Amino acid sequence: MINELKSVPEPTLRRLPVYLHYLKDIYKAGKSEVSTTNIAGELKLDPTQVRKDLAYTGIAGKPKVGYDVEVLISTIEDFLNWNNLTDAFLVGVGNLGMAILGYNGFKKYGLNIIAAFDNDPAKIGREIHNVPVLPIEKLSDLIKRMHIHIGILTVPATEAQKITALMIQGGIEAIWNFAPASLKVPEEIVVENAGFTTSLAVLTRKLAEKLK
Amino acid sequence: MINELKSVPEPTLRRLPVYLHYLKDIYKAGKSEVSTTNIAGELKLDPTQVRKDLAYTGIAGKPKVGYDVEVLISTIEDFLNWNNLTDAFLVGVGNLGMAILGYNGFKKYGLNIIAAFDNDPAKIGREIHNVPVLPIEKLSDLIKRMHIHIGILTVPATEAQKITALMIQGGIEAIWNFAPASLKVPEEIVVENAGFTTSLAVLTRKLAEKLK
DNA sequence: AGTTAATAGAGAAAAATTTCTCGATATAAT
DNA sequence: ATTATATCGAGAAATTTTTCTCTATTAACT
Ligand SMILES: NC(=O)c1ccc[n+]([C@@H]2O[C@H](COP(=O)([O-])OP(=O)(O)OC[C@H]3O[C@@H](n4cnc5c(N)ncnc54)[C@H](O)[C@@H]3O)[C@@H](O)[C@H]2O)c1
Ligand SMILES: NC(=O)c1ccc[n+]([C@@H]2O[C@H](COP(=O)([O-])OP(=O)(O)OC[C@H]3O[C@@H](n4cnc5c(N)ncnc54)[C@H](O)[C@@H]3O)[C@@H](O)[C@H]2O)c1
Repeated sequence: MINELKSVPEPTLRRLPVYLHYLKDIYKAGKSEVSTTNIAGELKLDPTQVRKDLAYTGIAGKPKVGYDVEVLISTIEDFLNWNNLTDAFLVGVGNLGMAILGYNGFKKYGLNIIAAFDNDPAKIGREIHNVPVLPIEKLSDLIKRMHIHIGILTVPATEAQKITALMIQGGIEAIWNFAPASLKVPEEIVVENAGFTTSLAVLTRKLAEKLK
Repeated sequence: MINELKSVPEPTLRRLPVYLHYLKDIYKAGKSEVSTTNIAGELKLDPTQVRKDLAYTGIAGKPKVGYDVEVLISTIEDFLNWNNLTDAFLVGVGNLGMAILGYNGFKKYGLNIIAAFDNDPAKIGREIHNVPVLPIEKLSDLIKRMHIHIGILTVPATEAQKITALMIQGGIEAIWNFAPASLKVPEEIVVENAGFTTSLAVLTRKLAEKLK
């Protein structure tokens, strides 16, 4: 049990990146210390909740001052494993896949997309923002040979399960799924649905409630 | 109280679109009735939870059989207001903005993007997938004149607050924010963070826990 | 040095959410 | 008709998450 990571409530996990963005902002603005009263006030949360959330990362604060912003940032990043680059493959170089490849920001979140895959001959062989597009047939084998842990899924929903199977066949550990589909995977595979539609549901329902 | 919409737990709201995708799949496959035992089994949830979630939409099921798939689909869609098209503006025609404009799917979710805005002269005046790109200076005024309720934010995080202010000035009701930034808005404005990073945090942490 | 103010952190309480239990009911089989 | 079975729906119980309360600690002020 000594080396086992405490399991964290998902709501906490959802809030940590929010704190991180705020912390980086104030760090850039020159603040070196911050209290939970402070964070909570800005983000409209309860200070105790922020303290409980931060406690999961193991950081210690000082009464009367709060936390060292720089230390807090790197503690959260460590906690999320965003300080270690993890190699990832992306499958489906369409509208969304290209946008993700074109986004430089993921390295800041520990994600290093080293290859993309597609079944469209017009796309195979090209490079999108320095990432080579390879034929889908090579996916399983390359996951295995390169020990890739994370697969990003940006194919149409109808193809999602098929590609998932290929990823699992290659030994993938985690799938970041952007397709509006519920993937069937064995127990031990981590799946996170990026869920545009989930987010949109919250928006549209709240708007409907608001407009009575 | 008679016309007031019940406020729904957010976890429920998050699961409803998941049910919807599954329901559409089995409907296409020819199934006309489905039980919560069934749904829960496929999606690895608790049947009671599925029943409680569905109860929020007001639908009634039949003992021994379950629910009528077609009715259930449209009941959930009504509940989320996805059967009524709502006009929306998008701001920030970059990698992600273009991908969203290129995605035909949002109409299925009640979202009708009728114009996009940018401050890059190279983009202004163009049409991306039949959506005109207009100068950012016109944003506030057009929101007001066209009574736009939903704004989609896909500008860099550094610009997010500025554009938010413009939207609010125009009288926007809800903002779907894709930038990694916490927007400051008045109480009554609905903000939903699409949160790539939030989703990624859940993924990377679970993976870290798994790999010990 | 003593006093005051702000805040961390721990534990208790409250609220929200999930899971369990059970009776009622519709369907199918005998 | 009777019986067996699957499932809904309501309420209770358990669990998880959030909020409250209090004490100890640190820093600034007098
Ligand atoms: N574009 C968006 O803004 C957006 C928003 C929400 C959700 N999504 C979801 O993301 C996914 C991709 O959307 P998109 O707009 O990029 O679609 P797209 O059609 O532009 O891209 C899909 C890509 O996948 C490739 N592909 C298809 N079948 C394949 C297979 N069997 N093997 C390998 N490659 C295959 C296609 O060649 C294409 O390049 C879809 O599931 C969509 O629902 C997209
Ligand atoms: N591309 C992705 O996959 C991705 C993933 C996660 C998050 N995001 C976030 O989405 C946002 C957009 O990302 P992107 O990759 O599309 O960036 P991008 O730089 O490609 O696009 C930004 C667009 O916004 C426009 N813009 C900038 N300032 C503006 C202003 N003041 N008024 C009007 N328009 C303005 C730019 O001209 C550009 O067209 C960013 O906040 C990014 O962090 C993107």
